[in-house]
Amino acid sequence: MLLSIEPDGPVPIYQQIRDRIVEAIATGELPAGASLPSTRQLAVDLGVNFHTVNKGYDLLRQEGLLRIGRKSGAVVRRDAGSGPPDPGWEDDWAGRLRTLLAEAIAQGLSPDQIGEHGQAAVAGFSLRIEEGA
Amino acid sequence: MLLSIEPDGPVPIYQQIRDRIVEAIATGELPAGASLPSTRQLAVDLGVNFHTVNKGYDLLRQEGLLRIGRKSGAVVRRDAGSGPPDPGWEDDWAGRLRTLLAEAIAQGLSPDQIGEHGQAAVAGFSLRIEEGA
DNA sequence: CAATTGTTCTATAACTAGTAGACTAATTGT
DNA sequence: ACAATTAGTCTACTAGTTATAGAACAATTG
Repeated sequence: MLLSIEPDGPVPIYQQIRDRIVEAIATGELPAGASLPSTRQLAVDLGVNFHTVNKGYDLLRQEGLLRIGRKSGAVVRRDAGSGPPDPGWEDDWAGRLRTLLAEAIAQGLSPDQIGEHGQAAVAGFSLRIEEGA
Repeated sequence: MLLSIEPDGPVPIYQQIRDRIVEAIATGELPAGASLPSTRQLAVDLGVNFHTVNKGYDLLRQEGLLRIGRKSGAVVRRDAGSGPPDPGWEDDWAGRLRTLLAEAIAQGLSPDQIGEHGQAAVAGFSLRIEEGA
C-alpha cells in the first residue's frame, strides 16, 4: 500500500491524499521523475472514487509538485533538490507556519519544545534525502 | 480595529477570526483573563453576521482557549503561561506541523531556511510575552 | 487500431459557510 | 423587585463544498 487514509476523519480524503504525497516527496520516497499510480488504480487501492483521487492530484499540480499528462499519468515535478519555490509561495507558507506556531504557544508549549518538534520532523525528512543523494 | 479579515479569501471567515485571536494570545496581546468584544460588536466591526463570529469563538472554546458566559462574554482562559495543554493535543499538532514542514521541503526550502522561519515566528511571540511577564 | 489513462460533463446526497430572526438567560440601573 | 439591556443559544434557510457515480471524450502508447 503506497499510502493509507482515514475515511471518517475530519480532514477531507482528497486533502489526505495530497498531504501523504507531499510527505513522501519530502522524505525522498518519491523523487522528481517518479510515477504515481493512475487515478483509477489508486482509487481502487484506497476504496474511494477516482474523482476524489483526481482532486488530490490536481491540487498537487496547482502547487507545482506534479506534472500530469494524458497517458503518462502523474509524475513528480519538484522535490527537495529542485531549487527555490514559486514567488509568493514562501510568504503564504510563512503565514500558515506563524498561525500553527501561535497555536502551540497559546496552548502552553515552550519555544524550546516547539523547536524540538520542528527539528524532529525535519530530521525525519532530510535523513532519507541524504540517503538518496 | 482589533483584527482584520479577508472576506473573499480561501480561508473561512470564522477560521480567520479564530486564527487572529490565537495569534493575539500567543503574542501576549490577549493575556489570560482578557475580555474579547461581544459577538455582535465584533460582527459589526468586521461587517459580518454575529453568528460567524460566534462560530469562531466557539472553536476557541472547544480548544480550551476561551471561556464563554452569558453576560460576561468571551474571556481568554489559557495563554503561554497556563501550563501543559490537553492530552492528545500535542500529537495532533505535531502531525499538522509535520505536513506543513513536508510541504516546505518538497518545495525546495532547506532545513536551515525552515529553521530561520520558525525562529523568526516564535521570536515575534516570545518577545511580547517577556515584556508582559 | 486498440488499450490505457486523464479530462470533462451531468447528477445526487451529505455536509459546511454564512446569513437571518426569534428566543432565553444574565446582568445592570432604578 | 422590575424593566431594560446585553449577549449567548436555537432553529432555519441559501449557497457552496465534499464525495460518490456513471457516461462520454481525447490523447498517448504499443
